[in-house]
Amino acid sequence: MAEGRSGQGFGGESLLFLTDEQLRQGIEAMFFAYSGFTSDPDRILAEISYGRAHHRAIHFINRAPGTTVNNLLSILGVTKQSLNRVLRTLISDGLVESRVGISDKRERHLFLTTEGKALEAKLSNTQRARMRAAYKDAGPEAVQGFKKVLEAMMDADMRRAYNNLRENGQ
Amino acid sequence: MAEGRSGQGFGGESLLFLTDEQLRQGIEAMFFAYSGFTSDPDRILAEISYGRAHHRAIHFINRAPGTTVNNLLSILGVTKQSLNRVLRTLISDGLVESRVGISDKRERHLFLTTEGKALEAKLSNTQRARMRAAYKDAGPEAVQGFKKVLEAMMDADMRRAYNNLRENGQ
DNA sequence: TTGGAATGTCAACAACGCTGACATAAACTA
DNA sequence: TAGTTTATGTCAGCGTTGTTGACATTCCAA
Repeated sequence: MAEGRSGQGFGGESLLFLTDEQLRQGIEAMFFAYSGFTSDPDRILAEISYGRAHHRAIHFINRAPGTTVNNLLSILGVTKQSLNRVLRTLISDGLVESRVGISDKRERHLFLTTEGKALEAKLSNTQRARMRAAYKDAGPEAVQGFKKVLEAMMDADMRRAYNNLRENGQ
Repeated sequence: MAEGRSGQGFGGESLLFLTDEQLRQGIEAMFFAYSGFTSDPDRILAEISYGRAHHRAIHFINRAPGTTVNNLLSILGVTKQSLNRVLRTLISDGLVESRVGISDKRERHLFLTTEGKALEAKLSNTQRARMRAAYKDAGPEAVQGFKKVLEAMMDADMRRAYNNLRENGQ
């Protein structure tokens, strides 16, 4: 079923000749690459009994210091209960500080402590090293294509979050 | 720490000017894209109380019918206990068939049943549709770069598995 | 002042990683 | 042939991280 070509028609807007086999290669490439992508941080996290959820929280708090819990929820796409459990451990371990909002005291603004920043740096250094090596192997043009396809693969709300971060970053 | 440039030197082998900010964008793109990449299958799987582990097993059994448990283990990179739990449910639900090996009767060779193939098709159709749309949005040159960077991001053993599958697949 | 938004907490559950221990059958080896 | 290793399965237990549901608190806003 659904063998062979399954891309756009000939007279159409695309020059791509997309067989199911080619698409499947892309799917498998995503799977294997994501394994590699997370393996270095995973090793570090396992040593201190943390998981990927801790890494993600630390990453985005570092990315946007003072972000609210609700904002973080929409970026991570998990439930508040799930995030709350992770934040509680990070706060009690002294890696994250939670400050009550000034204009709206219901909100909690999140910051990394010095210790939190140290872990963030340790984690992102390994991940950047892998990304840098991959970029170098693949070359500059490949990197453009890489980002283009990834952005097109995101859900609409995730793409919005991604682009917000890109604008606010740097 | 580690601010600004952190790429290759000037006189070096690379023309890439890689700031930490650019690398972080790539990292975040991977995270958001992988969310989208898994979201369609996740919805289908949730309806039948399955998870990603079931999907992965089904995918690779379909990819290489008759594969052994050990071979599947090395592809998936999990423990036999973890895979065994998933396989047991798939077998008892009638989606996977396990046949004792002929030359080596210790081995179990895995196959999808008709029902298993139906679920595989349902899952991969949604994922291929997203991949096809992303490829179309990004364009043909982008797809080459996408695959090139992903391959460079894999661990060595995963890259070997990936290329084995590429060779054996059509 | 009442309703709703933001947050936190408690409880329970499921998926899916992990380790350790043990059983079995087949295959290799000395 | 006897002993070891390999491949697989099973059971038990644990930890992370996702989920829902229920409920309390605080505070803004109509």
